[in-house]
Amino acid sequence: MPGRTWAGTTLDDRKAQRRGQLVAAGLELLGTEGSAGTSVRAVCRHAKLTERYFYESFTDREELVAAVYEHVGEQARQALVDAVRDAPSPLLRAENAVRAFVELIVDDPRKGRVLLLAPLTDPALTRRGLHLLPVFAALVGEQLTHGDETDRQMTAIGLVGALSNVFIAYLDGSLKVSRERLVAHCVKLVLGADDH
Amino acid sequence: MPGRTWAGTTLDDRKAQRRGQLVAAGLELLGTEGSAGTSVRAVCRHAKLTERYFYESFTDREELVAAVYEHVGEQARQALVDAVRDAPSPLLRAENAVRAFVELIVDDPRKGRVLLLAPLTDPALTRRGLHLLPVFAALVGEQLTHGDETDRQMTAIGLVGALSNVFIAYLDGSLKVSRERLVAHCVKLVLGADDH
DNA sequence: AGGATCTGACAACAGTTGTAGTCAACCAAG
DNA sequence: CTTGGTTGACTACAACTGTTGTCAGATCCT
Repeated sequence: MPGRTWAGTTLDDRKAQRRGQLVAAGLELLGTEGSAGTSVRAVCRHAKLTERYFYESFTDREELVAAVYEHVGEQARQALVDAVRDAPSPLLRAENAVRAFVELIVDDPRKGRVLLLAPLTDPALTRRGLHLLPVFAALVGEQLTHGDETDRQMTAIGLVGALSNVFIAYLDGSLKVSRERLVAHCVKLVLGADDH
Repeated sequence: MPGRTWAGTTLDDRKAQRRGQLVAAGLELLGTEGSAGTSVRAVCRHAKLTERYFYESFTDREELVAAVYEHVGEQARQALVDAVRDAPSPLLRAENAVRAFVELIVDDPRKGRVLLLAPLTDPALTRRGLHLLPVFAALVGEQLTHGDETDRQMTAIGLVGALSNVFIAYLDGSLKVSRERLVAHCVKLVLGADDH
């Protein structure tokens, strides 16, 4: 039974901790080496665990990748919710949201790459259609006022694509610009998306 | 010497034809299975040629992938040039360009996926920084009038990202909309990108 | 017909992949 | 101290990768 302790901790504790190490290793690899470098063996090496423990927490390589993606996605969602809450004006809401997102991916570019690039590049994610971006796009779409349903959908998709691309360019260094200016431009994009 | 004919054709002819088959097979695989499914063996199987002929035309798997990408890129460039030439107004230029691009990728979604997705997903392309999109973005950037150099760069990157995302959503079926409406919306995006 | 050239099927190499299994060592509870 | 859950290092397997090599047979020129 799980009550039995081992080296001071219970079995489930250690199991959960190992799962955490694996997800962390997955984030590290998926966010730097990319999808191809994120193999079961590499993840285990990085987590300093053996394959045995991999299959203790995940049935598949696929499951690990999905877990990493959802892990990061949840952080992003939380950051956005926190940033938007209690913002009085739409302008401030947009600014807070963009700023929160920028902070997230600048503090840890691996997360940005996982969030923006991985769903396009990893078969494990593309196969299940596991995109969080459409979710974010839908969220954005709800804020839009112009046009009918389809118009708003297209606008939201376009906006998310524009932001992603700007972030990606910023992440890989091909867009050299101060963080403040990045934020300002993105805010302008968000605010300008609706008025056509 | 190449003058000597074989089965009715010269050696160089058949060599070129084989290269064509390989590029076609590469396009097929890269545009459907994606980067991971585009192995030397798979390409050869698809082209109904043996590995021998692969290395007759390409030194590397990488070279094949690059050739496929540039092949499609050249078609896109040509289509854009043709579409823009002789367009009297900026509005018509934008509309013709968008329409040409939509036709290209709707007629053959594999090309769209190669053009938009492959440079993000295939190490052979990312490694050499082989993006045509920045080239297109720079082209777009030159047409912009507002703001300074950096502003125009950010706007161009954002615009390309917005268009890409809309196209991708259209390609994979998550954006259900008529082709005319897709074109119209993209034209609006292009025309609206500058006025902020 | 003889000899040069071209073709295609296939094997071989060393490497990596996902996944599963074995086995000695360990650690806590009875 | 025995018993049984727990650990980690290691091996095993079949499938795949990029790349190079071999070899029997077809095809053409002289």
